[in-house]
Amino acid sequence: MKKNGRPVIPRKTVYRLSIYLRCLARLRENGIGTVSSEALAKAAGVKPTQLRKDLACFGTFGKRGLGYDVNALSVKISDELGTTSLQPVILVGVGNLGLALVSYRGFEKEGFEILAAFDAKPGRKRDKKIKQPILGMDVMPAFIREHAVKMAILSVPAAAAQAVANRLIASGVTGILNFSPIILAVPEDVMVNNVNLAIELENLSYFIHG
Amino acid sequence: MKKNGRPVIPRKTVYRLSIYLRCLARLRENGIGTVSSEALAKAAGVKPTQLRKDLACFGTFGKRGLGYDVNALSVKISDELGTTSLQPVILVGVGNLGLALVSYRGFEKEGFEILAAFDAKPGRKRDKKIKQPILGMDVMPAFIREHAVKMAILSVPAAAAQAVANRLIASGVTGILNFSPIILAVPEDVMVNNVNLAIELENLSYFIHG
DNA sequence: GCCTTCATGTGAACTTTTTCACAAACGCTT
DNA sequence: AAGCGTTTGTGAAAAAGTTCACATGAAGGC
Repeated sequence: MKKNGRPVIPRKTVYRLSIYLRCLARLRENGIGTVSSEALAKAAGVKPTQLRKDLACFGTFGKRGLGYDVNALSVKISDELGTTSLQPVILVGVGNLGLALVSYRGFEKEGFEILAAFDAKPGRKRDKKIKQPILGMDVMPAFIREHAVKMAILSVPAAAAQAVANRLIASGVTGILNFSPIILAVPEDVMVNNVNLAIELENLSYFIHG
Repeated sequence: MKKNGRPVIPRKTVYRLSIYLRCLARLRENGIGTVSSEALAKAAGVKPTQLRKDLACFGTFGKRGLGYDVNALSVKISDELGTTSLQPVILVGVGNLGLALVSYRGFEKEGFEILAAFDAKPGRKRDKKIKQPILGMDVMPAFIREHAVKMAILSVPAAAAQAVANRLIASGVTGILNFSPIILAVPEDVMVNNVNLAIELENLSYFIHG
């Protein structure tokens, strides 16, 4: 379970850790100081044993017969996920969806800051509504290097996605949150998370109609 | 692999079928009539054997030594997923994100039509920009029943999410695409797909730094 | 008509992920 | 300080998902 000193945490577990973190935050807001694996698991939509297994990947924090300290566990998970510091992110492709994402307050609350947005046609009227600058694609590589940006949100049309991804990667980006409806071909040291809303709906549709 | 006549397709496979469908559509646009599992798998970002296993869930369509007919396979997958007819959907919660989703052209291209949007405070200025009506929450149950809506996109603030979900379910909705950052408690005949953008970013962040 | 080449379909092996079952530990009460 | 109820941590079992290996079928050349 370990590799050169650091524990190896499975991808799915990392995903769930993020969920636990949000549940813990809500518990804390409600002034709850201690929580059992059963209660937390229920809030996160998983089974208690799974929650415990997930936590076991990187330590033991609970008190038997009592449960987990909400604050301590939050800190430990945050620490493990590396969400303690604000992460710089850029967004490429300011269409309908891109504009919404830039405006979305959800990111900054969770430790991410969209520094700037880039578009093939910057300087349209919609630019005024948001606090971030909307810049042209030509200055993107320099910006990425200057601000040491490692992550990008990609919301350009399908036809442009691969080319833009290539430029991002060449400039030093190693993580892409991809909203365009194609699978990007990338080197293996680059990670892509795909979000495709139409597919999510299609998925729902299949299982509810059976 | 079968259950009362219909084949049982694993959740992950259904997800990938949606991806294959989009890859096939692109091949067709490029005038390609036949494709091998190797080529299609590469476009979809999976291994050829997995593609073949996925297809094997509901039939055999390929010609050995040749590959798959792009059109025929598209039709078969569409058929299986039930994406041949336009599906009515509603959206609840017209904030930043909700507004963008309503405007998003991606859905209608893929077989979904957002009939209407609902918000606790309808009739604000932004309403004019979109073609769908933005209605009050009070008329939502009647609308759902009248149009036989089975799916809803939920983009309300966290604090309201569970209550709104309950109302949706009570009115007949059985599939929810949930953008709010909490796990909904629902009856087991209701399906929820969660999309949490902050978690996706956090996930990326872990793997590119860790 | 036969042989070669290619690519599918699939049972078996393997890997990953989830769930189970239960011992060990903690706090509280008596 | 000993017993009791509770809840964690974890090895083992089960389930789910992926990959392998190869037999089988199809098309085209000789």
